[in-house]
Amino acid sequence: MRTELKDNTLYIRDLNGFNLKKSAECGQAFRWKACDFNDAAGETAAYTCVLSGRPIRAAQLGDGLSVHPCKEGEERFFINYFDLERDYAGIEKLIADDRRLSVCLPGASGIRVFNQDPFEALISFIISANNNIKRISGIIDRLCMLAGQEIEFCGSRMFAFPEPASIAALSVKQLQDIGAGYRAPYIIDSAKRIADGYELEKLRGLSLYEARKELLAFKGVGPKVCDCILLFSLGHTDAFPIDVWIDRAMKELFFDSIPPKRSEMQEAVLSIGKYSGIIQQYIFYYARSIQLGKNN
DNA sequence: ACCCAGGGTGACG
DNA sequence: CGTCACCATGGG
Repeated sequence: MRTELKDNTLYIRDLNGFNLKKSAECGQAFRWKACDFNDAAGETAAYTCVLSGRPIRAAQLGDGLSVHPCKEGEERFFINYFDLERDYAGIEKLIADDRRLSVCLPGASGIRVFNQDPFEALISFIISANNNIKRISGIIDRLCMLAGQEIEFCGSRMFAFPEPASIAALSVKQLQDIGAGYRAPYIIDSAKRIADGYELEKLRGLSLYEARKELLAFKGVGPKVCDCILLFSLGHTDAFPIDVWIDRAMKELFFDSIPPKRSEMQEAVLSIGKYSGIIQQYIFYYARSIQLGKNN
């Protein structure tokens, strides 16, 4: 990895096949929007987002990345967000060398698991329950317009993800009006707990077991949503969210399409190792890319 | 009309 | 401990 800061733009090169499009659209984060890219400048894709209140534009440059704007001292934030210091070549070798998982690699290679803001992840994945990615994105966009701070960026208006107190102050009806449905009370209740001072960050240092126990006490957070939050925002690389896609994929890849017992599934996940959560994202991408279960 | 989507809750055995 | 009806919403 080589980094260079020039004209308020951060260039990060030599990223072992990093793929921005796959990472931004794979369903781990819901706020990245594709935008125009400059192919004359070598860009092959570009997206905008607001990260912890900062509006940014990221573009794919070869197997590298540009991020704008980035001021001096902010490099670490972005390197951490995109998880660029992790050995993904090593993780992809683990997948390639595993008979059960290697089928996932050709399509999913290049995915990175982003390190998102924990509160945004908490609310976003409460919304994700029994929902689809397109609609989840829409609800979150409307939530940001409703309660987030407006930010001017390159001539378009963007919105920060709302502060905990701002969501806590919303009414159930306001959330239902943006499409949150029956999850509205859960969203408000969880936002209130954070606004009242609960520190999600402390879960970063706990064991997976203890961190799960804490998060499961939030209304609207069950086993799957819990593991999404821990994996996507709190550094628990072995948190392994099992949704309908992963359930079908694991059944096919590990159990020859014979439904396993819960304990057998648990054992299979453990066998993947300490990066099982990151590898889960490759499995998820595979399952969705072939629409596993839809036509067989 | 029915089924599905990055499921969770609460009730009941 | 496990199962299961129910929960809003929009798209296929």
